[in-house]
Amino acid sequence: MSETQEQPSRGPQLSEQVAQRLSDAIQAGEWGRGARLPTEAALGERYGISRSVVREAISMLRNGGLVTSRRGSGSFVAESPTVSLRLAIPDPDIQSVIEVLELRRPLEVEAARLAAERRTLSQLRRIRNAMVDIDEAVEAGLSGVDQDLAFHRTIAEAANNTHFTAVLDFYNRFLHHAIRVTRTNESLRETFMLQVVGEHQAILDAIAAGDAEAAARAAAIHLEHAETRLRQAPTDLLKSALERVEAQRSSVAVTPSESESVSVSESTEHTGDNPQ
Amino acid sequence: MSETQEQPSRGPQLSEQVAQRLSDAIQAGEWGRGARLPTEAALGERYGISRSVVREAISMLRNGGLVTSRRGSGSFVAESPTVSLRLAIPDPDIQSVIEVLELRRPLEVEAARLAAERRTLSQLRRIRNAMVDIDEAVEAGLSGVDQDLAFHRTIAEAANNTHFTAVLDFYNRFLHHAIRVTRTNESLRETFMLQVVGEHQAILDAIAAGDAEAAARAAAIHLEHAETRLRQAPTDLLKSALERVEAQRSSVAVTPSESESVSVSESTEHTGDNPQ
DNA sequence: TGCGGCTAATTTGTCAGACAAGATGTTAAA
DNA sequence: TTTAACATCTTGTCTGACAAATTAGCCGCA
Repeated sequence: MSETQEQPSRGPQLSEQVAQRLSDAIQAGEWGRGARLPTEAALGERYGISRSVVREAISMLRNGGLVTSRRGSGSFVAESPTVSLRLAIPDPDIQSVIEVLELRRPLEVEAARLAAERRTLSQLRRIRNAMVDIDEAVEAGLSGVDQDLAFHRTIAEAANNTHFTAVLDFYNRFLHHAIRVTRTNESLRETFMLQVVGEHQAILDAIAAGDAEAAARAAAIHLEHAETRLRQAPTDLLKSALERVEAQRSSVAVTPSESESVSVSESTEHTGDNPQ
Repeated sequence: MSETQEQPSRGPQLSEQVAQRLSDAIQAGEWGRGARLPTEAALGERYGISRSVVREAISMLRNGGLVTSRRGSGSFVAESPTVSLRLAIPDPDIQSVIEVLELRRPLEVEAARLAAERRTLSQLRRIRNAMVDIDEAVEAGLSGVDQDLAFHRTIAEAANNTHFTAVLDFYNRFLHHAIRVTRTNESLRETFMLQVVGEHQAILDAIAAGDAEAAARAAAIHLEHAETRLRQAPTDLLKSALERVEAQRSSVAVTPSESESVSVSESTEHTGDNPQ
């Protein structure tokens, strides 16, 4: 029959075009939330493509959270829309870290302010515990980076607004990679931690007292200092870290496997998993 | 040959298992950043599956930003791993909008501050144009929501820190859905816009003058007022809007034209559905 | 009529083989 | 040495088939 069979324009990535079209169609309301969309065969005929391409396109939408598929039943438009934000983790350079900290600062400051107003007693307790954890980790010879981030996270939690924890967690995953680079120097760590402990204490005290403005000020000071410390990080240290990463990139790229003795093994950690 | 051909355990979604395995292998450093991973045929043999499944698995990783594929060349581990943040868009309720605005406020304030310090002349010009666009849209009888968001986006751009635009774009997607609900009342719009125009002008003036603190103050005032206006939105209006949305759930009507932005992508996802 | 269970049709998931479209490396020619 | 043609490899797409799971219909029965 003279079915409409829209002809896909010859371009790059046929399946991508189809995914885009399907996405548009869904967002245009052609099939409502939870509705079952046509079978793969039908879609293939409609767009004039094979089932393989339809499957790849649907696979993309599924990964994007737009569609869910049930074997034997069909593919369905997802019930609740989502937006997703993606951040690439480049080779650690100080500039990108600073950019992230610029964003973090106002968020942390506001989180501290809200935490002072809203924190429950149990949340206050957890903030205290997190501070203790940092000390213990440092005394145990660890970098304390994770504990440091965890401390800030408890504050964000105490703000009782899920978006703060979501965004800060998001960027913490980035910083987790990057900060490690700047804190490997032993001599630095000591003076560093002395300063940090005091600043953390000030934030905690203000939150405990319920003084929103003081908490905000303390957090602002802490984060400004953090950025200053980062800018003052010895460039040779950063450079050597970068070289190490570079060296790993080429060596691993050549050898197939078998090398368990990777020097900086954690640099390829990522995560873009699908938290479904 | 005594190839190791690991046998996949019979479970849900074979391709998913393979994707997980590949993801684990990559994170374990089996193939470094930018390295080419085995051909689809080789992977199929290795895991004892067909090429289709390998392709689906790789498709997932590709969508997750973990690998990139080039036709004729191969599939490669992505140069920069990525982290992703996902936000479900619930049925619009005023509480969730307020939570988002709480997060937005400090970001917008900081963006305005940075914009006052860093904006180029062309960026300043674009902010001005965006403000004019709002007026024109309102005079044309439109809601002006899109133009309003665009205005704020030009300010975020002028901060010259990509993360501000990324995060604000991210939440704008959410607000785009939600705000529409609160601004459909005609009588509200007029007084609303009168107020808003003045506040916008104050921000623009401060940015034009390069006065960071004034820009921050103006932005803070604007966003506090925005939240106040939202809280004062007549509940019956909101309720009717919610009902409308309920009725709309069977046919989602979203803005059709949304060209892809770099790091923010919209989808419509859900969480847990219980069909029958 | 109402209901339970069996069967058949439908639909996605997986398999297998083939060709098309690019990319890469090698060789031959200028 | 540089350039152009070629052979080979790899992903992208097509086609057809079967397996697995769900859904709908049908039949028998109380």
